[in-house]
Amino acid sequence: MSQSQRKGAMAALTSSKQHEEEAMELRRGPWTLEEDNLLMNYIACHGEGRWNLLARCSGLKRTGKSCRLRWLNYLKPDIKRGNLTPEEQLLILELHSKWGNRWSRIAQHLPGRTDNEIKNYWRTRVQKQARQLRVDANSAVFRDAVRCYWMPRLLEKMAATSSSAAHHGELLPPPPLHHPSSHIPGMASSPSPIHGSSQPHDASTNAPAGSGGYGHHRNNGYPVDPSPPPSTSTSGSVISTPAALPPVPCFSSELTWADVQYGGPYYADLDGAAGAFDSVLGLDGLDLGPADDCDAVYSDSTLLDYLNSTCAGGGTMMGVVGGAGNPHTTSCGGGGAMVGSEYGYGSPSPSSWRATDELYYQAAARKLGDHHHWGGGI
DNA sequence: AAATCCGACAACCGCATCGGA
DNA sequence: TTCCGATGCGGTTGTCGGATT
Repeated sequence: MSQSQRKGAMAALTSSKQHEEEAMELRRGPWTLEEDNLLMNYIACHGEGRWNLLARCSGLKRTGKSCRLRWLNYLKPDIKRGNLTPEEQLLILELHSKWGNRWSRIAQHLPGRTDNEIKNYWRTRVQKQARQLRVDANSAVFRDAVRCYWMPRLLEKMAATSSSAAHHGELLPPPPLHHPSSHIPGMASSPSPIHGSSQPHDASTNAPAGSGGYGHHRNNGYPVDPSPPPSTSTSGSVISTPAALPPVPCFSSELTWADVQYGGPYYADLDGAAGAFDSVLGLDGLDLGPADDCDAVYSDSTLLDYLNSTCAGGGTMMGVVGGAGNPHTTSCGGGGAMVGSEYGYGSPSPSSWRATDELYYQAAARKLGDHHHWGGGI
């Protein structure tokens, strides 16, 4: 081995040792306030990009990747925090049905939301529904279930939200209890952060208010919307056996409590609701391809066929169930399914919200099971 | 009151793609 | 054309706090 070769070998050894040491020093896990400040200050001075350079020059003992992720998913000023609004949830469902797991692409249509957030939402909430229905989350059957059960409920929520803002009649139920923070001054991120709110920023720390990380990243200090998406798993004490289920409510075509509340026939049928998707979402100008035509999708929905066949009114009705009474007691006689909110004058508690959601999806699961014979338990 | 379970989400990892040398 | 570093993307994991037992 020549001297130069030896030198080279030594250099390589030293270099690898240095790399090892660097690797040893690299921090992982939750970010500290100091790290966040370092990152933000560096980006304020030098701008985004060049993440590896940033990692080397900023004094952060993090990889460039880690810095980028922290910035894009948490520190960037226009990141929107808080729970996804029904509008956003609906949009996610719609876009996912078209694009699949293209999270970044979907995120582009939800300003302020990150792909990571959307992905987590899908995995923790949407996929759970699929599990409860015992179908694959990417299956057509599940998409139908989403369209027939979940989307209309989100639409109803959206309508209820806007309606409660416009109506203050004494017949109206109190605001949904799943938006407790809506009454807290300063909680701009809920219930409708989609309308322009951005990450609140704590000037004293130069860190996002309710800062995530620092050992307490849970919820980032932001208000939690206890409203589960349809059928959040609960203790299981609500639903014991199918035999114990009260009739799953269904609307007739008579005047409903929703009509009284909202001043007219309320989502007369699924086709009507489906037709409203695009305009509600502002998707009129967005090319969603074949899936854009919700009516067409609904028209050949197996689940819809089944629902239509089992509802006494001959159609799958949506709306607010119950009215001034027990929301669970309204039935369509045939035990058919219903899509809509259980909000009524009975002012359901959050637990009843959960219970009713459970009912919807238990019913959906049963129907899917009847039709498709999904085997196996969870 | 303690133990356990579970949902939520930040963060990490591996792979793919892009762009410049 | 090839190589290589930077960046982006999607899947997965780790950890926390709240709920339940």
